[in-house]
Amino acid sequence: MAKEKALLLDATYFDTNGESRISLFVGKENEYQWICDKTFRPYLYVLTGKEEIQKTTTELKNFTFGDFEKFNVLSVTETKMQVNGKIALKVEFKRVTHLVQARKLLSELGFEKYEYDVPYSKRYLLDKRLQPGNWVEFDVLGEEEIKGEVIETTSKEKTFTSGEEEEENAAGIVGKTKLIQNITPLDGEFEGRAIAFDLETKVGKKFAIGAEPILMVSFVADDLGQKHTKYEKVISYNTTKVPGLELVDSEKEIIDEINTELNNPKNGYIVTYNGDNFDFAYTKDRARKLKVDFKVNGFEPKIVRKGMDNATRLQGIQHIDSFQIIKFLQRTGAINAVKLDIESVSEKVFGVYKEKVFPKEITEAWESGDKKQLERLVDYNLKDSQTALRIAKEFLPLFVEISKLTSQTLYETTRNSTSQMVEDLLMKEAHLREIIAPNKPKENQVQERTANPIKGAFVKEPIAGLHEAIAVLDFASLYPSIIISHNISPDTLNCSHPECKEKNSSPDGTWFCTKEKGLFSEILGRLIKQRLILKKEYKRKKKEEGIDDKILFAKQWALKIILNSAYGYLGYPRARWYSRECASAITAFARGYIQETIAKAENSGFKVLYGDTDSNFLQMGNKTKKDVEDFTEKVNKELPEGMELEIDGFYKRGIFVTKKEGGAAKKRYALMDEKGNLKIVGFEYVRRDWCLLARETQKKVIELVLKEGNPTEAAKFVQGVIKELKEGKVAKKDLVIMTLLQRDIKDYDSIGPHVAAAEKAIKRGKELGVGSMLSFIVTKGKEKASISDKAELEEYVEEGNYDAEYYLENQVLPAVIKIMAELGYSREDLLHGGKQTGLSAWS
DNA sequence: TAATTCGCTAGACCGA
DNA sequence: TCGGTCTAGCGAA
Repeated sequence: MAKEKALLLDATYFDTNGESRISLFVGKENEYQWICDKTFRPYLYVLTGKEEIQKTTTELKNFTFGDFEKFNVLSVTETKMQVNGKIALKVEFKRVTHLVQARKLLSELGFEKYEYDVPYSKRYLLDKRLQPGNWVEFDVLGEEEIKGEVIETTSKEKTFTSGEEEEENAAGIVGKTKLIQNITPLDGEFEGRAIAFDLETKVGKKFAIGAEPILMVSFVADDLGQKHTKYEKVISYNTTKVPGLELVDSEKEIIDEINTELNNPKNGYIVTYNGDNFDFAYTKDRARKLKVDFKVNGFEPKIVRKGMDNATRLQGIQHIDSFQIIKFLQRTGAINAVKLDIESVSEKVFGVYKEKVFPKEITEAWESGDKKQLERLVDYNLKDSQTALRIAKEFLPLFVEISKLTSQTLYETTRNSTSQMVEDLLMKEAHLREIIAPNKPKENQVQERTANPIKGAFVKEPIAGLHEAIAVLDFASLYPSIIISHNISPDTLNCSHPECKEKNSSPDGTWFCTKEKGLFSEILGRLIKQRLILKKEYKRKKKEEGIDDKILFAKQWALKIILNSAYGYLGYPRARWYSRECASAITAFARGYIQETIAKAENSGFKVLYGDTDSNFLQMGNKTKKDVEDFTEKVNKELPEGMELEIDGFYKRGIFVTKKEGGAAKKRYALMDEKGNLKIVGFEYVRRDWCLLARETQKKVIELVLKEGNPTEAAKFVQGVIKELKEGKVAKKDLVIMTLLQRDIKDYDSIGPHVAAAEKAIKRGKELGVGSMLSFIVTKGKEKASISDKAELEEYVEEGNYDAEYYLENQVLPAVIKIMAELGYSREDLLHGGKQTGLSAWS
């Protein structure tokens, strides 16, 4: 038996000789192979009473399953695990299809079953704690001939091209595979060749996948490890030869090139930008129409439903869709972009301007063969692939770390939700501790949980007005630290010890064990400690060695994502480990801590201006920074271990405003730090559904007020804006209001301006749907027309056609009036420049 | 198949 | 035409 090491890329299974076998795609130094582990069977758990273990075992063993093909279970084993005092029996099957058929029948027979819906290859990765994207070590037993069909790793997946369902892929790997066993995770360096590709296609009357020919394709390859082996290529046909462009004879040959490039045996990863929905489906469809094969690594790319989206899965080789990466970063707040097209992302993430070439221009350039236009198109096509690859290169280290934590492939982690990541981690840790995972909730349970929301954070109403010298304190990782300090976990909830109830009760009335660590709290405790060490080391390296260690950064970042999602997961109705009591206790503790801190601050002579969830805004008055530090230290001494109040910063000035309905507005304020940097929170300035004119005017006003202390100048500035507005001089781009179409047009009860604009655009033939970002303008329109009547998508509006009255009354004025009001300026003062006061008015 | 709740504001909608 | 209520979107934490 020989030991081998390799980088693990994929886990799937093949049915060979009537049994399902785990197959892993592994490699090193850009050479890959499939290895097969025959020692691991699909399984589920069935519960039985302590007295009936033998009886149930025999019953299960003797039962004949199957509609057509009859089969028995492979084995039934008693485990040490229990659920509600019942014993879990591990039931193994020969094939995945057997498990799928049997689990239906088991329910009908009245058995309680667990972990019956964990996909086989996922199960394998979790149980073995393997880390795709990292290395593995295994024993090689020998080689075996395989004659198998591939079955997807999840049972619900269906293949289709342009919406039509196809037969299940019957392709297989035929040949020899290494048989292995005793696989274990191993630390090693992330490596591998990645190739990005991007298609340019012809536009027809109506867009549909595969409707028109592919016109051009670009490839960019590079090594994700240390080596740099850059390779670039752009190919077209039936057009002019320009620098950087290779010509072939036909579209068919384009597909040949795609086949050749994607099947370079050195490829470990194929990168696209929205290849999940476009490039693969398109190539697949064109290949079918042209009657040529399109396979990657021996298999047709498989388009599967993943949530509300499509995903394109390849066998072995990892398809990394950089668009999915970007969407994940947007969801977790790492980036905040209005549009997620590759041009905006290039600008936002890398600060690199990328020119957009529109579909019509693409077709035109190709058809005309105009050299200038074509060169522009070649450059555009190439940059698409370059940018997609750059995104993958930049962020894959993060997903490799997530893959290590959750034991999922990069294909999965780059597409998973944070709740899925938390759940994968919990499944893995639960298995290690011999804990059976709770079942996924049934739809009625989800409904019930949803209908019963958890009380959240405490927000203190601010004191409106302009304030000087503000100290902002906040709790470090408040929710995770509460989980850890109070040992909050579904398995420590309301334990039987009276002293735990005495010592560790939440303000909510629930209590948590103080004697044994819970699943949640233990894992989170470990993660938070690791993160602290990693952060420290990252900072040290940066400071002492001048090295920006991206791997260290990615490691702590992955932990941060998981830590921050833990509370949300507990309150997520679809979670296996959903716990209303736990989530509720966390927020109850949090409300308690923040309110206590506010009270302590007031007792120490601070005026508390505001507080939200985990933060505290103190007016310093006569107090010094040292006083704030002393106060923080005092609070920390009284906090349980693991919790910490930190000083976020000191601010020279800040403003809170009154609401329209009276009272001070929460979640909106502006601060200026000691260096003069502004922090604008919640105001229109940070909201994309306000036009740029209103937002920029507001920013300028805040600047003049906070920095210069000059409301007179601010008023003058606003008057200038109003003048331009009334004179019709404001550019279209400053008046665009952006809103996301969150549902299908027909599902709206209330037709707001953006929906009305979308409706009109659809009538003109524009394709819009859920997820479309709408940019609209309120045009002059007819008198007495509603705002919706006057709303039109930007692209249909001429420069200068805008409703000045609307933009004055509903955009610019509302954005600044509340701020100016705090300085004693009325609407009239603003419009006509009446008041001439300086700082004296408010100081 | 989607992490949570709190909060603000606009504009449609609807009945008096 | 007015004012209250509801729908919708987005941001803070």
